[in-house]
Amino acid sequence: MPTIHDVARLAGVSIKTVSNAINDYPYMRPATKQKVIDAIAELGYRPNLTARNLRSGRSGLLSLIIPDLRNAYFAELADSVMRAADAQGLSVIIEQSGGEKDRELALLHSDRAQLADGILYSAAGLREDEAHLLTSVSTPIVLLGEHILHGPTDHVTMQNVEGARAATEHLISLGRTRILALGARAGQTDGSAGLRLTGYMQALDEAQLPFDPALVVDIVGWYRFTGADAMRRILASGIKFDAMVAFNDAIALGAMRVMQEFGIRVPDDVAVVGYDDIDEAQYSLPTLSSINPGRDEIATVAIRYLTERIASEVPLAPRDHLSQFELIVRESSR
Amino acid sequence: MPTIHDVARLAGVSIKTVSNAINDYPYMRPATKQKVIDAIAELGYRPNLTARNLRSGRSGLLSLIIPDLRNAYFAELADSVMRAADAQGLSVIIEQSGGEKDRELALLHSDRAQLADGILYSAAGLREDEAHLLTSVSTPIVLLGEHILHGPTDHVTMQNVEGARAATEHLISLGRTRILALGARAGQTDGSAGLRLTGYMQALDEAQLPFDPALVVDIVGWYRFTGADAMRRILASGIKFDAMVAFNDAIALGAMRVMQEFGIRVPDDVAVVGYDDIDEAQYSLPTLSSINPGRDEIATVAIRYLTERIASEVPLAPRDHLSQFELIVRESSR
DNA sequence: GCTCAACTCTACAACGTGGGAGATCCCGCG
DNA sequence: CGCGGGATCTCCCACGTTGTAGAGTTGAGC
Repeated sequence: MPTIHDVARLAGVSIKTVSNAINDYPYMRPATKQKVIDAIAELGYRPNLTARNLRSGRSGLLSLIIPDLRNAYFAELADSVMRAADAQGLSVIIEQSGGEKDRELALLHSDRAQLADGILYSAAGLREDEAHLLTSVSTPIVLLGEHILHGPTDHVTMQNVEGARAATEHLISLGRTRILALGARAGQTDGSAGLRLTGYMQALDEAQLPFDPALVVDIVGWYRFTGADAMRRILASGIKFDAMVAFNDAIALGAMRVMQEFGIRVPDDVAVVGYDDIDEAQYSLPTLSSINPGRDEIATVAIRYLTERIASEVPLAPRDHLSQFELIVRESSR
Repeated sequence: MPTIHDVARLAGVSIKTVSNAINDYPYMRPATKQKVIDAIAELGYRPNLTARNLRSGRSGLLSLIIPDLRNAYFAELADSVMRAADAQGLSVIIEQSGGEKDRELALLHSDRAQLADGILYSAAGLREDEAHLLTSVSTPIVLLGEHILHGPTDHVTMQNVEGARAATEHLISLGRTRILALGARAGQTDGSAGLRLTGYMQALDEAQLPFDPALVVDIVGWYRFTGADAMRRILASGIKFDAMVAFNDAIALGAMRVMQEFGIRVPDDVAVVGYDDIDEAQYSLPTLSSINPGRDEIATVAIRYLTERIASEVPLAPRDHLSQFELIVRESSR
């Protein structure tokens, strides 16, 4: 690997002149610059980023901490984040926490995380009341998702209450009255589950529909199989319902599958709306109505907040951003 | 951020002694080491990885170049790779190429890629006859997937021919005789499509079943919607078939969805086997039989090859590794 | 022809760490 | 008591880059 010294020697100039040429320093004779350029080409020289990073104190790397890439929502979020980062010339190191608090904290404090200029942190294990643990991290952080709403730093997320309300209103507008809320979490009022439940209840209230606690189904872990399991329990219990708001697409798909096993028709017998609008919602049978939470907007704003934090000399006050959502109506609720 | 100098000053020793303490240099008095440890704790010192990287010439970063994270196969591959890397204390920078040749090459030669100690390269755009372009990259590379089989470096992949043959044999064993091969690519004999087609044909041969070219369906781009589109064309054409080997799970799921729209029962009318065994195969309706290609093994071996290449003083001869596959029989072919 | 500012380039230092070589100390042994 | 050798620690420097300061050059204006 040739270094800047080799280029300087070949071009017959000082290393600083080579550096100047690379960095478009204005006060250079064109002839000198050309000599440097030629030497760079001849040697195939490329600047050593590590050295540059050491000098500048920046690495151009962001760390994205998410629970699990196999979860389609996070894979698509990662995709959005990487595209937004790429547009800024930044690279992304993805770290999987498995949603475990200990591992999340370990990742935040790991030597590896410290290599990144900033951290996009989609907390799953850490709770609101543990948010103060974040202040001990000197690397700028932007929070994604719901688990920490009022942390010591910026927070970018989706309109959970409004999205769930829109989904529920949509089902009500179809004339449905007994609407399952699939994916609640006992006692949780913040977090995605709690917020979406709030939206669900707001919609019922508005429409003056009675709230039946039996229609609210707790699920720990939003995966296809937990959705399927929950639906089996519901059907076994004999509860009647004519619609379902699922708090993410995975459990909606799992539950739909079980309903179909039991001969329940979607949307005729039960209309279904999911949440997240993952790619698969377009290809399930029937295609799944869903709330598109505005992932690209979340990613873009999060990266902007984070780069601003990185660049800022002074501590910034925490900011909040809620992305635009959109109800996508497909076959499952038509 | 305290540096090693601050620690040295506080502990009353030289910076090298601090360095020695951190790196478990054996010849130290326990008392000295303790002083250093105390000082580190008091200051909250953490070694600067960038400086360490510059000094050592290693970054502990690997670059994983894949077409698209939104594709479940690659998301799950990335997951496996990150776990395998994590076990070695390495971080992974994921770069999405979109499957475009120009972007793939740009990524290989980008300054950012140069930050990584090694590259895991899942080529999609680059062809076999362009493999020589890889030799101009000085960073160690390990190839994943089929697009370049005999490149200038290690290659880790799955047993495509054998897997597709096993899938086809399984369908034949169910008494099926007119088996669609969904996902071929005209004229391609290498690449996943070509290899899997070869396995399909071998199984037919062995069973002395006739080969009907009409049953081989080309698909460009293996997504749910291309699988769905292809199936619509097939049904429109009136070709008769009683089974289907799809060359990945996404097109299998897309095609199944269309079959069900048309009232074709899976597996009664048409038995289906996919390829890749993505998570979703366990949750579709019906659940999808598939070939588990051994992703974890691919990831582990690829990381091992790559770290060996990185550590090696001398150029290594290209190696090949084929992972173990497994036929997973589920409802779609039972 | 002189002055001054702008232009062009260079030497040096510094970012934070770890390798190498050497200085000092201590202990056992003859 | 002197010596050899291991134990322990320090000094110096290099990794490759860029910021700072300044030296030397050029040219416009008078």
